[in-house]
Amino acid sequence: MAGFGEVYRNGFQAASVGKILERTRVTKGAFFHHFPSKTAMGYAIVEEIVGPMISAQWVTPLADETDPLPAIGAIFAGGIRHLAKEPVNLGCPLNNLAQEMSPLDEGFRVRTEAVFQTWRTALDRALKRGKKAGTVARDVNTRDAAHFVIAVVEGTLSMAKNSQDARTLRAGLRSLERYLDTLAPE
Amino acid sequence: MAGFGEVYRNGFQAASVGKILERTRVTKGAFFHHFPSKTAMGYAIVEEIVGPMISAQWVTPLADETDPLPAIGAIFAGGIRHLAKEPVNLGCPLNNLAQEMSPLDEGFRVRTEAVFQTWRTALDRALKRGKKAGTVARDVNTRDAAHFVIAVVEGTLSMAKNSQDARTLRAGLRSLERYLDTLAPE
Amino acid sequence: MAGFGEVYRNGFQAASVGKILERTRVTKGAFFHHFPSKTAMGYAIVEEIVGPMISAQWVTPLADETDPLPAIGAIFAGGIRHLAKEPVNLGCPLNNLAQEMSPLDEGFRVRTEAVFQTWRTALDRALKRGKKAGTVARDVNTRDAAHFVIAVVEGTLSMAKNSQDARTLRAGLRSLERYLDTLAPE
Amino acid sequence: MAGFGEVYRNGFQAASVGKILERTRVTKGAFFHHFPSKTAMGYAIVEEIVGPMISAQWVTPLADETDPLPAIGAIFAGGIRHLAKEPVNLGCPLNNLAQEMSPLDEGFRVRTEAVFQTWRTALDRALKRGKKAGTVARDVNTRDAAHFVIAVVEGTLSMAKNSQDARTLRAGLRSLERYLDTLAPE
DNA sequence: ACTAGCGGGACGCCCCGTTCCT
DNA sequence: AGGAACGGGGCGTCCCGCTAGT
Repeated sequence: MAGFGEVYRNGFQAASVGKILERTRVTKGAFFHHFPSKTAMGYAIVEEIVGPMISAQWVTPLADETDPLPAIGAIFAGGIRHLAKEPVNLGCPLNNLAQEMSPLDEGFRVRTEAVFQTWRTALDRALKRGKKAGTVARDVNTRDAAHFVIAVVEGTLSMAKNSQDARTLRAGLRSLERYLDTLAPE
Repeated sequence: MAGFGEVYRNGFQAASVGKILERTRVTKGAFFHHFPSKTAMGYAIVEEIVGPMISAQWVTPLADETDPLPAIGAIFAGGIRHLAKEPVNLGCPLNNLAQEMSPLDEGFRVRTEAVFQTWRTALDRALKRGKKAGTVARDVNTRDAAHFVIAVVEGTLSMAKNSQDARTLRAGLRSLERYLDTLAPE
Repeated sequence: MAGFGEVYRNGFQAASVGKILERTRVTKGAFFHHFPSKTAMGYAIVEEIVGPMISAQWVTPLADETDPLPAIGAIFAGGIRHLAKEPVNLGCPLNNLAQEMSPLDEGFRVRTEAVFQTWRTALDRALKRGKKAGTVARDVNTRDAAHFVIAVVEGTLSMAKNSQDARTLRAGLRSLERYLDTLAPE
Repeated sequence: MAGFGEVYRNGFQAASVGKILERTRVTKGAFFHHFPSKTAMGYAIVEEIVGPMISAQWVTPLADETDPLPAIGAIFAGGIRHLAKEPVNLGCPLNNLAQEMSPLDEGFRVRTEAVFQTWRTALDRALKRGKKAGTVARDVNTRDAAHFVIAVVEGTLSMAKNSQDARTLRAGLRSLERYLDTLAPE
């Protein structure tokens, strides 16, 4: 669905169905045959595009990881490199939608929260695996740490979206790595 | 300006001038006499309401602080208690506006960025003061740490806005405190 | 398009889309589906209504005329009779639009000028034909005369619109005929 | 009154009181203290600015003229030279106001008509004087001729305003002179 | 089953001429 | 005389239904 681009650029509410249609050469009849409403399209974007994005970037790579600390840093570093290539930094599509729509529409909140949930679970499990493998310190609260990693990632992306300065991203990466070090054994 | 409430609840674009008018019993004439446009009202909200909020919460309390690590934790804890009282958690007004508007309107980006800047500066100076006073470790990069604290705060508030679960806030506080501990000497 | 009436009566700028809608029982959705803007409707009025009006009155009747001088007088006389029937004299729709809009919008100027151009050309050709047929004097500058006839017609209609006195029209007709006589041979 | 310029450029209805105020550094209080309404200012423009303009250009110079035919041509030629200096040709202020407002507001119609009346009278008297002095043919209907001269002048200015081409003005002048010749004795 | 695109009308922001209070 | 307040109206956009046709 190319409507994703319009929503990513303008936000969900500001993205007009008309604009999406003319960019995609789909007609109104076809659009509203497929989606009962604009909101339904938004839900589909969360479930079929944004959710899979997060899975591909964070869930799959960590699925069997036994040394999660460096892996997490590497994933974030990779995401930063990706973002830095774009002419403007539009932030995280998941968080953008979540921040805009979750107070206004419970359907959005539930669906974005489900994506965050799978993300958190993937981190939690990887950190637990790390504990077993001895790559993560025993006293780490893996649930809190999973929360924290996501908060740091989203917080950093938010700050960088606003500053439009790639140094913000690199400073965030350095600090995340420093934090991850404190989770290592010894 | 009570229009702040409408913007805080719905986002800037979704906040209709008409709704603001009927909630505040201000007439259209009066409104557009004061502000040349809705956008100008948005700028005023950033400069005259949101900016001072951040100053009151983060800049003033840290202005002469020589032991910043516990102070930062206490401010965040205070903010969390404040938020937890509300029936719904609408997140940080500054970050809400910044995330929604900064890619769409450079005027918003510049103004929100200026607020973040004063916030960052306040943290940086407090941490430097801590170094001198021996309450912060010598090897801390205070600039990175200031960035990080703000990213953690905003990331945590974002997550909590989406989960609508007070435990998210408390988990974030615990992790922030754990992180701040790593900045202490020894 | 019945919006023509509203524009003819009030001028283009003063003609409100809302009024046109309620007089024609067309809805806004339908209107703006057809025309991207009020201005586009104005262009359509010039091209599809006013232009054909001038063609029907001046271009077609003169198309094969070999004795143009009495024909021109007769056309003007016919137009005057037509105008005199109306309760108020609103002048020439073409000139009204041209005078109001041409300094404000180049699109209007170009389109009205094109209509004047076809009008002028029709007169010029008819006068040239008259020269060949011996019904128009050899030394007449047909281009200037075509200009002049239109200027007289529009000037007379303007004066009559302002005086709201049918005698103004008849005086104009008499003078035009006297002028046309001076273009005859001998 | 500098509001004249705004009205001349944009038409009366499109000329906003606000714009006039900011161009003239007059305040709203002062404006509405002086004029009960925008319409009253329009009337004042006709009576105090446009009327005197016509008087200065057409009435005074013809007041004692005994050879009016060349004088009329010279006045029009002078007016054309004046107009040709301007970057854009905005037509005749009197006719602009008359055409726009006379169907909408009887007060405008009456006032502009009064100006046309004094203009017509000045021409009529000059032509009568010419008859007595032998500079104008005996059989000329001076009333019709006065009407006609004004119609030609306004028609020509209208055409030139729309074509934005100085040649339109010169062609009009040539034709007017040719017409005036036909009013001479012999 | 799907497409096409006109139609619908509520609402968007803003600008207008004017009044009113100081 | 100053200028804040007034509120109706300006045009245009929005998301979506609907009827017809493929």
